[in-house]
Amino acid sequence: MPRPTVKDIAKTANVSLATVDRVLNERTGVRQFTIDKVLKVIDEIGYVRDIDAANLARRREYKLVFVLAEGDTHFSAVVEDNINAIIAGPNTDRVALEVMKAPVDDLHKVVAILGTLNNKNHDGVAIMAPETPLIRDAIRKLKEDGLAVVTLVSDLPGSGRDHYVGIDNIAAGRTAGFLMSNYLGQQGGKVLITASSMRLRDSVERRLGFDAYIMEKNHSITSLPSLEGHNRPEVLASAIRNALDANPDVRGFYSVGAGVGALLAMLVESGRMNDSFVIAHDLTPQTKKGLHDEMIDVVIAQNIGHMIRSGIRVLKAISDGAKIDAAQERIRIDIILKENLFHAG
Amino acid sequence: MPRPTVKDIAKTANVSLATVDRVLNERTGVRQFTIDKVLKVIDEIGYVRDIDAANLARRREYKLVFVLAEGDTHFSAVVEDNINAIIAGPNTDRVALEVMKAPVDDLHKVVAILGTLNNKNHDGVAIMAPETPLIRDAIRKLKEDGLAVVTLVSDLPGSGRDHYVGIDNIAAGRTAGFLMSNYLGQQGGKVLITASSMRLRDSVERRLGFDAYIMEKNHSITSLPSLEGHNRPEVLASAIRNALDANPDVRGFYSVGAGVGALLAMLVESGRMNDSFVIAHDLTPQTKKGLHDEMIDVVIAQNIGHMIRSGIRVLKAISDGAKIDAAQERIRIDIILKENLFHAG
DNA sequence: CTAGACATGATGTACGTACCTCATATAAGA
DNA sequence: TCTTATATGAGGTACGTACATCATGTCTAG
Repeated sequence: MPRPTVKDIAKTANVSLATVDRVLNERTGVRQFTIDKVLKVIDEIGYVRDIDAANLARRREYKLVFVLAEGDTHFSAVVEDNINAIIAGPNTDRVALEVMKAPVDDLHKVVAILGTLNNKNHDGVAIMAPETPLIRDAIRKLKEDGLAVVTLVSDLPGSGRDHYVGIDNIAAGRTAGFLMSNYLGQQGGKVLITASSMRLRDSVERRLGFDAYIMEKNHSITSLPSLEGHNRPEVLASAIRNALDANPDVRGFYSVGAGVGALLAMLVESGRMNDSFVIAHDLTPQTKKGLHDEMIDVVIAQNIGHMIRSGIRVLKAISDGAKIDAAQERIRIDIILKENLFHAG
Repeated sequence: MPRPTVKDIAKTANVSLATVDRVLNERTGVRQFTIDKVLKVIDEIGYVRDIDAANLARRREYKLVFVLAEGDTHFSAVVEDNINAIIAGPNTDRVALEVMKAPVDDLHKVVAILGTLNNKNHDGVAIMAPETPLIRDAIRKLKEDGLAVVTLVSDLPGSGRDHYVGIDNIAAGRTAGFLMSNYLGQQGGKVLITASSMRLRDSVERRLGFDAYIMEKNHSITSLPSLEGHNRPEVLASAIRNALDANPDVRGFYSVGAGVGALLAMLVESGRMNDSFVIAHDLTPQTKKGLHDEMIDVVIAQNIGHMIRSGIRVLKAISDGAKIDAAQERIRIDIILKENLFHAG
């Protein structure tokens, strides 16, 4: 038997189509008694609104924005490319996508962008940005205005965002810890950890997870203090050089954020390409090359395309007031080796 | 500007709506000249059929079947559960799902089931079955009848199926090789490989990939001949016992298919739980427990839920004659550790 | 008793597409 | 010339929903 329609509701509840419509769309002019009666029938016959037909009738277009704070040029470029690929493709799902971006060093600009968004010009926003009070407040304002908001890659808890789209970075860090520990074994050694900035929540969480695993499982490993490059390769490079001079017994490298270029350069300079274990995050042209050249052993990544599409689905669902299937939207941690690089696309 | 509609085609091509409809739906009664003219306009203005509106008008329901050859009860139960969960949920995407199953030892029954399917009663079929000529022929017949057909988990190349939905099992095997090699290191050792049946293409490919990696990268590792259990735990258990007696220097275990229960039991019996490296495939209650109890070190898996949904999307797309986004539909190899088990759901 | 507020029904149009029927124009064949 | 087949146009109904308008009913306050 086909799925029930509004007509079935009307017939079963002994009301007119107009009344059903008023209840369904929360219009005024219906007694509470009647509302309850209709809702009860809806529940009983298992009616679910045909969202496609509804969107058709409503001439709906979901207007979504991706707001990116551009930091690590490599990674955010990949994100942007993925969004643009969707924009360029045939718009088959009633979504109008847009990208807005600002340099990560100029967070006021990010906030200014968020300030221009409201429920007149948009339905939902996906935000990739560092964790600061200013940004949290801007998000809260968007929510008050009724927009759907998700955070991307790096979460901003306490901002009131509806959903976080990205991997669990603590689990990702633990996974790195497992792999590192697995390789270094009982012999152990020191591990150098590099990042672009520890103000990015994802980097912080990865390091946290890594250290937690090492603390619990392998006491022969020591992780050194994080070296930050702040998007300036030469700064990071010299920091790495100094750290290696001071710690000749470094056997592992873990890049929790950007700065892979400087790291690889220093690996070559110090002649450690072969006997070190190197873990990096996120698939970019750089890390792909590193894997291919066997300078990076493992890349921990998230499938950007999946992530973007998940963000779009989630924003649409929130706009529709629909339930989100958490299991479906959970972004998985990808472990990329040279062995499965091809299939990671 | 909104997306173009059939009316825009008609206006631009100077033909009537009826003619556009005839061209779009490949009805008869239009001169080739006119067809070309309309198609050209469609291409120029970038018209794409609104599939939602079309499905609404057509009162379409995609009738899809999942045909499962039940072998390893644990794994195929998980698959079935995932399908049933979708069936139980609200049918919001015009899909009528069905599951049909037969024991994997009785392939004639599987073929018989496939024989009952045709373009009257179904739109598409997803098949999980071993690779035999009988099954290949049955699939070819389905294709001739115009059904959409995908293979699930284990591919059947040469059957004419439209698409394979599942991980690249050779890459999965190579990944297992990497992890095993990483752990055993230069010291090396022997690796015991278990399976339920080497007639399953996925198992064969995993072993192939594993051996290829070992051959290329780590000559201190020897992989022993595959032990098959054919779904009888006691058979596999005694085979493992014999192999361990003959090879006391086994340091690694790789279960390419089912039979995890017997393997774990023998690990306990032989007192090797702690100093062996154990890799298994697919998340089942059994392997989850193994991970949790730290008897299994790594599970290589595919997200069954994603796979089922991908299968559904692909079958719908094929029925619609639409393009499939290969990148989106590629099923990724999940590497599950105790560390990220929770998030693997 | 009546004006006015409120609740409900009846009905129509629209969204973009599918599918159907009938009318008309054109060209080829007898 | 008349028939007939083929090509095209014109127009309608339907899918499930949204949204608007107008009519009618009921109850309450003055």
